[in-house]
Amino acid sequence: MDIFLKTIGALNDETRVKLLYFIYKNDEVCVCEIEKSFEMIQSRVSRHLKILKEAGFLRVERRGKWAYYSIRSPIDTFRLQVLYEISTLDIDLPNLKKDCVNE
Amino acid sequence: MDIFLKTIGALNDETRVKLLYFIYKNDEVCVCEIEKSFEMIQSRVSRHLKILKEAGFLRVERRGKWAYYSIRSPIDTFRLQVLYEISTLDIDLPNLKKDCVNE
DNA sequence: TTAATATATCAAGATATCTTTATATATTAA
DNA sequence: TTAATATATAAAGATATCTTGATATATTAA
Repeated sequence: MDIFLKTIGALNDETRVKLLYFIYKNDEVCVCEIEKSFEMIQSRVSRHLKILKEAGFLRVERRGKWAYYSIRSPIDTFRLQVLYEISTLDIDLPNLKKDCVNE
Repeated sequence: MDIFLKTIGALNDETRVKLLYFIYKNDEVCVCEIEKSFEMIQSRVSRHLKILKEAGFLRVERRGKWAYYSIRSPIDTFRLQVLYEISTLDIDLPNLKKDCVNE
């Protein structure tokens, strides 16, 4: 029950549903790309990503200064069904802005 | 998105998940049966049932003084998947107490 | 009609969640 | 080592949700 509620709780926020779908569509993005793409402040992005990660939707890989988030793999059937449901919602996402990776 | 969030929001509460599963297992129950079975006050039961109903999980049929709640039929695929997921959670439910229907 | 019962709704306090701001940590560049 | 950059975390106010108690509505019985 606790895991289920954590999963559901992570989905119970429009911002997070959008972030999740954005990552799903863009495969792998770093925090600053999300910041720029969504025009959201960094701490807010970071917090939401953490919640999605702890709910089993995302994984994170650190490479250098950057933290790259992507859909967790393997992912269980229910979370996959949720992702499919989200993909039917006609959400319009911002374009991915990659400008922050320019070293 | 709004409907999705309403659906998710309805699930984002342990009490409601239990009530939903209880109704799923018992087919059709009235408010007072839930009250007695869960030892919850009436206004609380009524509120949660309303939220589950408005989220598309339940239907209600009034017969005399009583309001009988059951799983909405037809139900869409996603909500059915949710019900299946809940059924895997090893929730222990109280027994159905039918004492209130004794006219 | 009046009383009793079942259910729904509202108001108010308690609790949880979200946003922002400030700060901490970690990595890389100089 | 110091500065700059990317990310994470913590604190505090704002907002939303939950619970309870009180009240409203609807149906049936007397």
